[in-house]
Amino acid sequence: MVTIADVARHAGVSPSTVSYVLSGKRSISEQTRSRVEESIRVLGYHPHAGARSLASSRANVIALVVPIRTDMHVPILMQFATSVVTGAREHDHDVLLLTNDEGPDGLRRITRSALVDAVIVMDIELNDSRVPVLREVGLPAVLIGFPADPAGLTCVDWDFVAAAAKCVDHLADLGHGEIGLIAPPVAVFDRGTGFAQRTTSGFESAVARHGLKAVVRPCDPSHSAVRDTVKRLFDDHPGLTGLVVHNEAAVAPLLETLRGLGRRVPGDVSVVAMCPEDLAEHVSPRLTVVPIPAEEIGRRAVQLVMGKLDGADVPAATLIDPHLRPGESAAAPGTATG
Amino acid sequence: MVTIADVARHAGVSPSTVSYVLSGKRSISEQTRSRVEESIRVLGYHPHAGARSLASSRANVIALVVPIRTDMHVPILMQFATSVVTGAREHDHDVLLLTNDEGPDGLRRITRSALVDAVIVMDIELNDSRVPVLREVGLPAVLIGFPADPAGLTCVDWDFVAAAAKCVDHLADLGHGEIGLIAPPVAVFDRGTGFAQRTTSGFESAVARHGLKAVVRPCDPSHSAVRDTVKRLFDDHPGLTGLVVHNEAAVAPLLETLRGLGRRVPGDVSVVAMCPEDLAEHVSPRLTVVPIPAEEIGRRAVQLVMGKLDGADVPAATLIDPHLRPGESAAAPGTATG
DNA sequence: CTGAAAGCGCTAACAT
DNA sequence: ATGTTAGCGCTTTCAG
Repeated sequence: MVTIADVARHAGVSPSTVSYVLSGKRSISEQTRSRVEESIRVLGYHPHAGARSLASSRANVIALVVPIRTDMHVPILMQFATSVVTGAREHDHDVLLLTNDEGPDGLRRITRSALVDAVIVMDIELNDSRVPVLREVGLPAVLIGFPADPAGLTCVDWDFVAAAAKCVDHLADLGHGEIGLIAPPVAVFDRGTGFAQRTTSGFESAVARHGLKAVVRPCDPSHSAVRDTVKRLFDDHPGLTGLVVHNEAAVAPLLETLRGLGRRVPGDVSVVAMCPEDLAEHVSPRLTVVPIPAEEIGRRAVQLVMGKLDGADVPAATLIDPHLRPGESAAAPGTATG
Repeated sequence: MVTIADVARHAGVSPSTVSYVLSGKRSISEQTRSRVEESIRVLGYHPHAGARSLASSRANVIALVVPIRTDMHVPILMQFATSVVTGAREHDHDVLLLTNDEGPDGLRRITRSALVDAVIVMDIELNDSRVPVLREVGLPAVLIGFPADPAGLTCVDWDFVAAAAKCVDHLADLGHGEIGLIAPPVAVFDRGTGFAQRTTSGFESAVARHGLKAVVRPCDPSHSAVRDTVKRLFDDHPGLTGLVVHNEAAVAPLLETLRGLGRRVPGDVSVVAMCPEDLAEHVSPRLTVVPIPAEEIGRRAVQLVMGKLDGADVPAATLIDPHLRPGESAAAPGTATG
């Protein structure tokens, strides 16, 4: 293995000089710097991560804790994970992947062993067992989602309330008078992740503001569940002309079911989805969508975590603004379809 | 931070004894062992990962290199990743997540800095630029997929040839005489990952063995591309009664298209899919499927990597056997549908 | 069966 | 602007 001493010898300087060239923590003459850099290049030197971590108490690694549930939309999760890795690399950090099945103890182990400098924890529940551990270990942490009591923590999330409101606003502006929300499965509500509730409340207050008639229906991810939900929805509410969908798995089956029922989109019923942008593009008609910006959330989480590591003050709560991207699935009620 | 010296003091032994209790590398009296273990518990001691890595040249971390392409089926990737994490934890290792966008240099950096002890590299292409690096650094590595020249490397993959053959066998056994293969997008073939080719060749040789008429059609993942492909397929081959699908994104649109064309499944056309099991279950009718065992591949990869780390001889090539799981989408041609 | 002590490679005072 | 050196916390000889 090539060590810092090898580089120092090769460049004719002391080890500390090499270290300082690498860290930039003190000024080095242009002469020396370039000589050292050349030696590093020639020898293919990379600092030993363990030694560096031991000496500096900085591992330059952050942990990413991901859920392994099946009721999460996996592509979102993956998009998020890759954006965290990419972001971390830009700050010269690596990412340790942790799944949830080790539970709170995993967090304890990781932090106590100084394997990582900070953690990003996804899929926070209202009453999350990891939150106490996070407070206890005092490690810089960024949570994706909000626990019931976020005091002293740094949280990021999409603004689900505003996102749902954007959907309702759009339908109301188009002139719809009675709309429905296809919500996540009841299991998601029960789990207490909060976001399903926030979407619902955003939906409901927007609906009230516009004076619309409205109905909310959670929906399981299977094709048949979607079909049943939609059929019953129209049986119960024949006047329904607009649908907001916040349920990735339901998007495609929903469109198919509407087609099967002979309801044109957007001629007979308008659809606005809260889902990843690519999902909205791969169906026909192309959906009007308020895209879930997984990548942006990941980037922001990394920014915040790096800020904390640098000792900067970071906002306790970051809500990412939703924006609506028009597609071809929402129009004024009664519009003829081509 | 709690150090090994703290534990030693608390238990009234020397640091090395604590170390040996932890590693099991020499025999310890039951007395001492339990006293030390108690101290570890009481103090909440976790060895400093960096120090351990420095002293032992073992980081107890493996790297997982994942692709970030969009043409891969993400849930498979995620299933694989989580099974690697779970498996690694069972061997007391953690997993560092690397994306491909750092390229071969990322591998070099990771290994030279002793951040990880071994790597698992996914989505190997026939002519993969990472393979030379792997040979160069001499780090224990396990590849998912086979490069053109796998000499000296350890590779694992699903047996795509056998999987395709299983599908054909099933259709042939049911009495079908003319079948088609909906293959991955051409881009996947062009990329040279090999698996698309292997499926095709498995399909074709099985077809020849059974003396069937057959046609192969790559297919882009969009809904409309699937529709066009299927329509043209039946226009060109009116006698077609069986379809093998090796294209996750095409599964749902395919079934919908068939429904739209008025072809019952399996009454008019039988469908056998090579895809993750849960995808096959969430459509109707429930698909007859040769499931892609992402989780098993992940487990095997970890086993192999751990074997290599232990200095064991491991097989250079591991092909995981496919098995067919009957569903409701394949039957004898002409069967009435309920 | 257990201790003492020499590093592992690096960083960060402390010197100059 | 650069060099010297004392650890960081652990593993692993070498001793007993």
